Amino acid sequence: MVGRMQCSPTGPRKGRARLTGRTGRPRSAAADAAILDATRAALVELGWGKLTMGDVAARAKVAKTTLYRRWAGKNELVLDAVAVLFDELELPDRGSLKDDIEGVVLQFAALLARPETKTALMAVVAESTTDDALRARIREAVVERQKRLVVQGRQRAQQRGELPPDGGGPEAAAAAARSVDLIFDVIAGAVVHRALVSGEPVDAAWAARFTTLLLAGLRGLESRD
Amino acid sequence: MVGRMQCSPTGPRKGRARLTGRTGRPRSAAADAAILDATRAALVELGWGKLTMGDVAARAKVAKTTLYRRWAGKNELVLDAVAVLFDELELPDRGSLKDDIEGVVLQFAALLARPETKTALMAVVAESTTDDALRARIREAVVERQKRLVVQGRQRAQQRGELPPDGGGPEAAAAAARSVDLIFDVIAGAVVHRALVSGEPVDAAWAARFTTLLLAGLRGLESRD
DNA sequence: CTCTTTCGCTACGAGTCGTAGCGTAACTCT
DNA sequence: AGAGTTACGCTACGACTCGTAGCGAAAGAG
Repeated sequence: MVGRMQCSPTGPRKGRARLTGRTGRPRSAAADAAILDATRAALVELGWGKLTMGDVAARAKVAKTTLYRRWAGKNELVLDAVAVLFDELELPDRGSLKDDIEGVVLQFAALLARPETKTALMAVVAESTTDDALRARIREAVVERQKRLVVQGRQRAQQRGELPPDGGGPEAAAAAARSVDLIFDVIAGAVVHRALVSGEPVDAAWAARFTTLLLAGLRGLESRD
Repeated sequence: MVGRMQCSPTGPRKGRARLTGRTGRPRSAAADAAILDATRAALVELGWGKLTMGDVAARAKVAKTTLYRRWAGKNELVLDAVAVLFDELELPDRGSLKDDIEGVVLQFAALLARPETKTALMAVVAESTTDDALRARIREAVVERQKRLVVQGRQRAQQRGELPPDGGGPEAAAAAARSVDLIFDVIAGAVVHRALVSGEPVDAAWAARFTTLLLAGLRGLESRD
């Protein structure tokens, strides 16, 4: 729940009410779920451009004002609705770096194949170019969650001896961070570009060829940096 | 001019008027340029989300109806306004595959650093997920134009002997096409992801590390496929 | 039982959309 | 020069969306 508005923390508060939690009628968790479900459904049917707040409210059987009490606007709402889908991403240990990469590529591709993520992800990223707060939310809700998989896969490969271990010292740590960032942009970028811009399917055959390319690059990279 | 509406070809026509060209008052080319300039300016100031047709018309000092006579809507207009920027992309021969790749990466990054392309490209791609006609326009106006650079760079590298030449026969041609597609998605995807999603600068240092990774991958790929 | 917060509902001004209708301007062909 | 055809600027319009305000009722906390 990254994009939720926090009304009461900014409002008046008395003493230990903060410890006990806010007083008064609590927000309906059921309404939350209904709204996010309705948002995803609307994304599938209408796409980003034609999705309206009023439509989502009607689908969720909730007053339009309730939506605005929780989310600042379309951007934040859609981001939250889509972000939870990224919780599904995992990195099962398939025994080799090659299989791990192929697995995460296909998993990410399956997520991007869903119409709600397709249309929503690019749109919120586009909006984030003129909205710094939105960009920060995307970072923690989507980007960091994916990057963790890269870190994890890299550690496993190092334990298996498929990749050289990190050296000691701050400089080696910085180099490792740069390496993770680079690999992350290459994997996520290639998959997104293939799926959404080129419009070609990210199937097992493509994943295999991409992984072969990336693996060769990683092994060739070992000597330097 | 990919997204232009073509009114008269669908209208009535008499005999040889078709050869001479359409009769009647011609469309103002100056208005075209003013509209596209105004669209880019509006993208910079407002971003995709807050850009409106009425605003563009006012900036271009043109009637709003004129806009709708030429473009079906915001999507098509913005795509045309941004597409011309991709004409700048070239692939000067820098003597080696490594330098050629770094050059095209930095060139593409410079294009993406401009606020009008930043906010517009992702947005139209997002809309294209629910609009097949728009996707086709993006293909020919943007994607194919970039892919040509990959084909060109690959041919040069083969002539230099940096990459093995294509074999004969239809199967080898198909493999070459797949290879170009893969490389294109990796390059364009990584740059876009780095610049717009990760939000980190695509500078010379990053371009160098990315190119090193990709080159190692390409050389490692030579043996198979 | 009181206090606090949320909820549903209605209503609203502001802004945008895309189109229609009109008179005028510009260019082509006879 | 005149007739025919098309583009243009302008105004106006209904439909829709936005985001907010105000109200009474509902739901939990102390």
